[in-house]
Amino acid sequence: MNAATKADVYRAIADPTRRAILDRLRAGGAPVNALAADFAQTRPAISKHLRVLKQARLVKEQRIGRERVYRLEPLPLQQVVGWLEGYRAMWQTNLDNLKRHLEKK
Amino acid sequence: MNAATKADVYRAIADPTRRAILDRLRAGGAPVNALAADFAQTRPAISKHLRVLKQARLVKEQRIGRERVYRLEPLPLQQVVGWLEGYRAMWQTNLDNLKRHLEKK
DNA sequence: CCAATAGGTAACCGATCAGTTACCTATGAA
DNA sequence: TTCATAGGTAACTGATCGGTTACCTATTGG
Repeated sequence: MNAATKADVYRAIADPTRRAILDRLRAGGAPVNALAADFAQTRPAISKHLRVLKQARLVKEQRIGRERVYRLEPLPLQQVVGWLEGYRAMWQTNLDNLKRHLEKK
Repeated sequence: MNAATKADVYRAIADPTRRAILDRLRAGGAPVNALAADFAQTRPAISKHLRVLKQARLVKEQRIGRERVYRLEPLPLQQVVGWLEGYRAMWQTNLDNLKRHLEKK
C-alpha cells in the first residue's frame, strides 16, 4: 500500500468503529485503554484503529508518563466537506423537485 | 455481509474510482460502457462499482433499450454531511487558534 | 432471422481488512 | 529494586476488496 493510500481520509472514516472513536474524542482526549473499554474491543484492535487515524492525521498522540493520550485533529475532514460541497446544489434541486411534485397533486 | 453494511454510504465513497464515477455522473447520466471507457477499467469492474453505488442508493439505473443509463442520486450523501456537521465548530476553533498563534509572533 | 452490441455475473486472484492472542518495552508505584 | 500497568506490535485468521477472464442473456439493426 502506498503512502497516499495509507493517509487517505476516506479510508479512515469508512470504518464505523473509527468514526465512533472520532466522535468520542470530540468530548476530549483519551488514553487507549479508556477507548478500548468504551468500545468493547481489545486494546490491540483500538491501537490499530488509532494508527490508521494517525496516518490520516485525524488524531495526534501526546505521551504523558506511560499513557498516550489521543486527541482529535479534525482538519483533514475538510477534504471530505470540500468534495461534498459540489453535491449540495444537486440534492437541493432534488428536494425542490420532490416538493414541486408533491404540491402538484 | 449484512444488508446495513452493504448499503453503507461511507463504504461506497471510500473507493476513489467510485467517487470519480459519482463526480462524472454529476455532468449527466451515462451507460456502463461509456464509464468503462472514461475510467480505463474493464466493464465488469465498473459494473461492480455501480452495484455498490446502487446498494447505497447513490445511483439509480434506467433501462433504455439494451442500454442501462446510470444517474446520480446524491441524497444519501447528506448522511455524511450530517456527521461532519459536528466537527465544523471544532476545526473552526483550530483555525482560530492557528491564526492567533501566527498573529502573536 | 441472425449477427452485433450492451451489460450482468460467476469464478478466481492477490491484497487488504478487522479482529484476535501472545509477547515485548517503558514507565510508575510500593 | 521490583512488580504492576500502559500500550505498541508481530503473527495469524477468516472475510472482504478491487480487479480480471470467461460466459451468459437480452435487445437491436441489417
